[in-house]
Amino acid sequence: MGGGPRFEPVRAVRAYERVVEQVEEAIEGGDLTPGQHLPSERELMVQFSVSRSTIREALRVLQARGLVRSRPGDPNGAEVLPFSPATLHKSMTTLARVAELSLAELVQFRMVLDSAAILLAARLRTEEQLREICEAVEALRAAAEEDPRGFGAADVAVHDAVARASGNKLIQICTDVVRSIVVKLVAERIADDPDRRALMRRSIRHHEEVLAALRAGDGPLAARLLRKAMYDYYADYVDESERSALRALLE
Amino acid sequence: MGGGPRFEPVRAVRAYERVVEQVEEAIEGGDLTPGQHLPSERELMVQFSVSRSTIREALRVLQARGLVRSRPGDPNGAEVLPFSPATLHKSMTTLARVAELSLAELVQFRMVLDSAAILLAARLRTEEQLREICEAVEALRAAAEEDPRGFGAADVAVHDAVARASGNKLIQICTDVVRSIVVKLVAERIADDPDRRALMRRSIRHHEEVLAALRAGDGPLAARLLRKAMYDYYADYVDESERSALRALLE
DNA sequence: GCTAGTGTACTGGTCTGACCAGTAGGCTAC
DNA sequence: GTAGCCTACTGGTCAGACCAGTACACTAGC
Repeated sequence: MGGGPRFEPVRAVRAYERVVEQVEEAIEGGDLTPGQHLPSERELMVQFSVSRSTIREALRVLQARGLVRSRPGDPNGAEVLPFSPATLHKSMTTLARVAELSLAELVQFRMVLDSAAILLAARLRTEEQLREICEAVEALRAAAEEDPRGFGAADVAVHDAVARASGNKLIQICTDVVRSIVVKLVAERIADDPDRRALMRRSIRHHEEVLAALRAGDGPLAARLLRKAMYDYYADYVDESERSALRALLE
Repeated sequence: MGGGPRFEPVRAVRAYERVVEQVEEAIEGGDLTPGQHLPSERELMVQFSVSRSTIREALRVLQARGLVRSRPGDPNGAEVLPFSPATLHKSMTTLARVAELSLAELVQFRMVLDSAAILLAARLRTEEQLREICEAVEALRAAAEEDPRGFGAADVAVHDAVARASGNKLIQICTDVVRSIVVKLVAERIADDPDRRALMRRSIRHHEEVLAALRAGDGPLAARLLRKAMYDYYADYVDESERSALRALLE
């Protein structure tokens, strides 16, 4: 590539960013593990030789990234947090709002990820995990009859058990995040549905069919049934013009 | 729900959080659109009746969430940014590090999402999009012969064109984010591979096969070929014990 | 002895006021 | 008309102060 040194544009790096970087490295490098505490702000300002404002701005950034949490009065400093998908959830939620993701896109994403999860679960699940899934479906059936308000939560539990059984943490987290967004979007509309009971019955039948395929080890069938079930469940809430994009996954 | 009002736990809400909330709502509600500027910090401290420290902490949080950017000396205040997947990328990267995602999980995720993208693209693509994909593959072939260092970038361009043609922004963004993480993880190992040239040739053959299936409108075939191609490309870098999880997607 | 209450020395959250380097844009001198 | 300066801002940083709250050692009462 053409001679001469290629200079990179330098951006002024602010003091609080350097603080963020150092703490971030310490956490990702394992020098600071979840549960441990940072020094107090006044101690940090000595260690970094910056003012407390700078320290505090750095802490706000770290907190926004979900790495630490500070609590007033804590004699120790800010606590290092274990990873949680909360910030991933947050950024994906604003993505959904700001980038104007349609319900159809979100549901389509769920159809892809959840069906992949069950395909994997069908092949890789342990006996223990299968048992958990069966119990979750059982609880779903019970919820439909006894406490319809708990139906949504029970449904989430089933899908989460399947996602866990897929053996892929990333799939598990992403299905969780997107699911909660979708659920939130359609929650009120479903609650108002006059045929809510019929919907629940059909949903349970679908879950049982998928479970049967899962037990039989037929991953592709389970995945196909799940996509179909999800389509049936959400199609009514999706704009007519976008429904074809969902049907493209039904083969 | 047994009688009596159900009180929700109140968490002390800090001043800067209220500022963040209000600005966030204004942005998500469309009152503030990308390109517009917030009032200056000193003006904001009057409007919110808080001190500048509080305003600044709020701005740091908003900045960490990728919603605004402030530039020293700007006579206007902080600029409202258009959405970018940067923060999603950031949180997923720390997820990969802190939650200890293995390369296998990341590749598996790519196999799922990219194959879903091409399945959708096969059915929903426009002629224009098909042309873009063909051109990207053509550029890939050229890169392999003329400028091997550009091969990686050309490969990215192909996958991105396919993701765009899927018609699902969420798929597009997620494939992009995860791809860049995977690429970074294996970059040096691939660069050191003595058989790099052979790898590129095989990769091009795979791309062409997938493209042929895409042109023929055979989405499932294209998806299957893509998963196989991706498996072949990455299998060597994945721990032996985890390879079976990847093979579970090859049916 | 042990417990219940008090004190105290911290913590984080917020405020005030100040300084600096830098930008933008009007103004002036040419 | 233009090139240069000047001023009035901006954000970044610092210093020092106060408050409400927590944790923990200490003390008074049993």
